[in-house]
Amino acid sequence: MMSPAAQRWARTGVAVARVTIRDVADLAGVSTATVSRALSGAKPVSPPVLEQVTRAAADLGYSGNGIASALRRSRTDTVGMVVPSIANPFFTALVESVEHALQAAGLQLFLCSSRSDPALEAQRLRSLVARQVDGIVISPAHGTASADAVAWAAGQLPLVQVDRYVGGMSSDWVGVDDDAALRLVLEHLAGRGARSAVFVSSTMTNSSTELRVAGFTTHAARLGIAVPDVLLGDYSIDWGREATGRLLAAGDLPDAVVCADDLIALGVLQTCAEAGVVVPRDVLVTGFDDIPYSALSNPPLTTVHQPQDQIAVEAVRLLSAALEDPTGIPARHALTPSLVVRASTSR
Amino acid sequence: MMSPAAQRWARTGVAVARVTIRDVADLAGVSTATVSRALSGAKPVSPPVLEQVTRAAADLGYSGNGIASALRRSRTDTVGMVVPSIANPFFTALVESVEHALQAAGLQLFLCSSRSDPALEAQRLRSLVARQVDGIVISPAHGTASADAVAWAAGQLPLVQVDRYVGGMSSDWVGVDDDAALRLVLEHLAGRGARSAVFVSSTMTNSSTELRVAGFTTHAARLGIAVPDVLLGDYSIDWGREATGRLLAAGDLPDAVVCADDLIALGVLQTCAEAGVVVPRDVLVTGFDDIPYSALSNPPLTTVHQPQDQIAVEAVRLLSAALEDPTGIPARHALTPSLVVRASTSR
DNA sequence: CACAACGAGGCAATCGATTACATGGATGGT
DNA sequence: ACCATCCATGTAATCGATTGCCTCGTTGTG
Repeated sequence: MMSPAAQRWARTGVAVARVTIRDVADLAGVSTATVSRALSGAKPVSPPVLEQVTRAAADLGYSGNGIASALRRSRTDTVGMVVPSIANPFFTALVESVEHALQAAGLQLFLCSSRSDPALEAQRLRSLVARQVDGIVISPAHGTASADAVAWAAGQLPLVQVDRYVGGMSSDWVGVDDDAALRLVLEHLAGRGARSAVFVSSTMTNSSTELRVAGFTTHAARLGIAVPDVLLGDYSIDWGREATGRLLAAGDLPDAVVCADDLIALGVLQTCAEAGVVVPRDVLVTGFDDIPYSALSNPPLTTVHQPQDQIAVEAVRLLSAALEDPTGIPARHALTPSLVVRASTSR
Repeated sequence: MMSPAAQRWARTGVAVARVTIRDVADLAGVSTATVSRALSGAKPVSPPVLEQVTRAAADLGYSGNGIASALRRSRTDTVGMVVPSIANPFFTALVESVEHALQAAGLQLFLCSSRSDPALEAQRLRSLVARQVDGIVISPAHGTASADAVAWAAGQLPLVQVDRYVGGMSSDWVGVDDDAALRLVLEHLAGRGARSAVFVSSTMTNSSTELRVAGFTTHAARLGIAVPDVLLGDYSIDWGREATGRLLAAGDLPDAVVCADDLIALGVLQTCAEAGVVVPRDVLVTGFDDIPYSALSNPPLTTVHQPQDQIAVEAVRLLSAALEDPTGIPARHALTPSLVVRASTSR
């Protein structure tokens, strides 16, 4: 049901003049300073005045002007977040965790997608800085092409990178230990008897992608696993499909296909199924991220679990610290990943 | 690579005093008014002055103060969007489409999640209004509990509802024709020989949910399909699993399980697979939304495709219109859905 | 040549809230 | 009873950009 007040609004259509602190002050018979203090609680006001003001504000439906407030306080209580894609479940999960963590700190989240385009990303960053967000959480689109814009933004306000980071600058970063993750994957595959493996990843354009390729190569070498090929495309289901098509066309499959993220792996699984290649009998497949859908694929996917809640909490902690003391020393936190073994590599 | 300027920033650490229009004016030897006009292009300035100002702004790394600008112009060029969940791929797809459509109009998106909680949703709406966004796009959490807050917000600024709408108020709305969608589903199932079907949905708390249940019931009746049960929970994979568990425990399965969204359907499919129930041989299953993962499940899911791009474009069009002329008459656009037939109801 | 018309650019008010400082009344200590 | 505190409240400056209005110089026209 709707309250009478709401009904009035609904009928009125779009607003009359917006109600300001001045109006509340006049109605309550006090100064704007007192209204401000009464509503924000910054300084104590006498009970009767508080009552007056609260009532007046409620009567007028006063909701304040955050813009004016932000201008004066030079604080927006908002942090901006820039991710390469909001369609990728890993990032949406991360966004959700970050939003949750921010809420506890009384901060709002302003979300932007860079669509993996450094130019668009730079524009988003400029826009966030112009909007005076208090800080920025970013997962950069590109390891080098994003560097200028990220470094510039980091010079304007507190900034923490998550998951990936750009080269050539120092700022806070929180992510996962990619080398350790690939070690887990390859040791598991070796244990399942794999003697050869290809890696399907994205064109090497950012830190985590590079570290995953590097980790794959070194641990494969260490374990005596042959690496017939490394295929680079982008982080998408479609690329997983295409890469699999190429492998099938090329002739005999490796013992394992290691994917740099779950979307790619889901594409791989789908194309294998279509081609009559049985996973894990004919080939082992692994992913990375542990998105919710990786448990639902056919077969369910063995993957590296990213502790995004921890990443988010830690990122917000670092950001809050930087808000308090902007001169602190940048920290880099590589969290420990874990392996989730499912049917795509067992049975 | 990083430019020298960016490197300076990166080394400097967090900003010195922020550079204002005053600094630019002083360096360029003109007034702030001229700087404003030169940079915004609001009024023409002479070529030499323009040159001076542009150079000064660049030298200082001036990026403006969007807050101050917003206060003066009472326009933020930002629209807020509130969705029940950013983990649900349907909403993320919608968000992405809306962001895309807004970009064309030169607007930024401020995204909030209500976590399907009307109280949190009301808080988000207050916050958006306080932040003076130019307009709001919302998919309300609840059909009645959200009504007050949505109506209030609609009274403050242009607002368009998407996908779902709250009862008792008139505002712009864009969504899909739920009745037509359920007609498609049930006629398809009837064609596949189904004589009984249960509906697995969310507790009836918003327009589209209600319309889907209603559509299911009427079309089932019309087609002579028995309805042994309607199970209500929430829009999640887990609820799909639990509902299936109940159906299995209750004894014999209906010919078809119709789900109110794809997440539920994915949960249903998973539990069926675990229980050795073969889809579509033993039971037909359908979803709603056509999220990307519905094509990857085991078996791939027959579902109703929502034209979210169209929904987004239309929503932004309505919003822009309301921005121009806030007194316009609310419009409701029910777009036509289509059925995507996959293996969960065929072979 | 005189005056109108115009264009560039400066001055200062303005948006709405916050807050340093000032004021005045009440309280308390000696 | 007097003076020092203290507390609630008001006054007005302030945040940074935009913009109405005015000035001044230039060009065009009768």
